[in-house]
Amino acid sequence: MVTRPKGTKDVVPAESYKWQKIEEVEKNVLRLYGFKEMRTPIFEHTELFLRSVGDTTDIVNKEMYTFLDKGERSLTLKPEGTSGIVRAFIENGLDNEPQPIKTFTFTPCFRYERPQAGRLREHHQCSIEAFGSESAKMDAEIIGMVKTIFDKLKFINYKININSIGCKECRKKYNEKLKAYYADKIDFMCDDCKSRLEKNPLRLLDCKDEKCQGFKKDAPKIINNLCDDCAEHFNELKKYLAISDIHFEINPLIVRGLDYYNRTVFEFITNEDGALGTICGGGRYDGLVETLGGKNIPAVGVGLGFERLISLMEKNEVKIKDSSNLDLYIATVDENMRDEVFALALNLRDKGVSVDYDLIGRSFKSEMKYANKISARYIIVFGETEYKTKTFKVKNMATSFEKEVAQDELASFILKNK
RNA sequence: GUGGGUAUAGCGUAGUUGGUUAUCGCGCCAGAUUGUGAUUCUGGAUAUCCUGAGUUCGAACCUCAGUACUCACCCCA
Repeated sequence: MVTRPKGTKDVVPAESYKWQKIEEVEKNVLRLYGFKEMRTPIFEHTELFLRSVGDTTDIVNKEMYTFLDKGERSLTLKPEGTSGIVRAFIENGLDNEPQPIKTFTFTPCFRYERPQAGRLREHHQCSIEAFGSESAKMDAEIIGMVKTIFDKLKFINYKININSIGCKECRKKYNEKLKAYYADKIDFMCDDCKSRLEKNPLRLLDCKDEKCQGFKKDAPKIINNLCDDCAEHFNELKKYLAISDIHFEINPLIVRGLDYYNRTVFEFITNEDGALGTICGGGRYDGLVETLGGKNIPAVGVGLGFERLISLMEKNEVKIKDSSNLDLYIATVDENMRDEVFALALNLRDKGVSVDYDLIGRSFKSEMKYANKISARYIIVFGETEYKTKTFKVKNMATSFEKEVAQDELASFILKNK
């Protein structure tokens, strides 16, 4: 038997309603804020990710699914959602349209990592991006949308962490401070940190190695070293989050694993134990559009992971309502009525009722069992009597309540009682 | 990339001083005097016991190798 590739998951019919429900809630909330969907290729030129995600990041260095196609082009399966959207934004001239452009996409993401709880080689996210506004209101709205989505799903087991990592200017100065602080300590730190000090000093704060923990406490904090504009922006963000009644914690240690972020960064993290960690992470990336060849247009975005959200909801027994079940099952007692059943099913479907009937020659009794098994809401029995009287006893399978309904009224009766 | 754990039917599992028709539950199929399901009862199908090699008269069980899955680190959704 051929099995699925390592680190991938199948979604089976009995589970798919969860995905559909989450997508529906996300789309509805996004619509309220004026976001429209985009769809872009699942693979891009490798160069895109080198330039956007950054060539010092783990994602680019060791986790990308990169391959040569038959024309010798180097292509890469998307490791994250933002880069492809920004590329498409520029390529389709959206930077010449009236701003802001608010958009989202549902996309699989691919990273070659060792799978574990909440971490797959293919995972899915809703990637949300807002271009053209520098205002902290936009950042606050993005965070607020995610919170609204979680509220509507009745998912509450998370905390919101925010931070600001400043702009190019304040980060340059801050990096110098950090380097100065770590200069005499680096010999005692882990190998990763030794190379981080030169390449990407911000990530020193992200190190989980035990050796390095002690030095973090007294390290200069980026939020205390922001330039005036960035500090103001961060204050604005806090103000609008407060107005939105959103509770958050400032976590000076989050710096995010992608190089394109500046100013606002944030994470929705679970308060569960275990490694599920971040459900949702994002931030501002004001320089990325320009880096990729577009105009100097600011942007802010977020990625919201499906698999982690679903497994956390399951873990916390947050129920998602399954509304994918059948409205009506038509059982047959009279073999001569099979064609009538077929025709009635077509007729009712045409009127918007989801209908099924026997397709494999079950006995009457097992038809009943089957209708129960698939959680059909109503059942009718179609026999000679019904054929003559054009009237059916409609039985509610959950309550066992029965009601006589004329054939012409069937569809409206069932739809009305949904 | 580093370290731990596990591998028995569709799913979840029992099964050691190595000898069984390999256990049980769920699910699946059928039936309980023939037009009403979920409970109950009865019967049935389904297992290369992860793969390969070895030890042994005899291996699901012991040894070695491989593979897969899983958890944690790293990183991230």
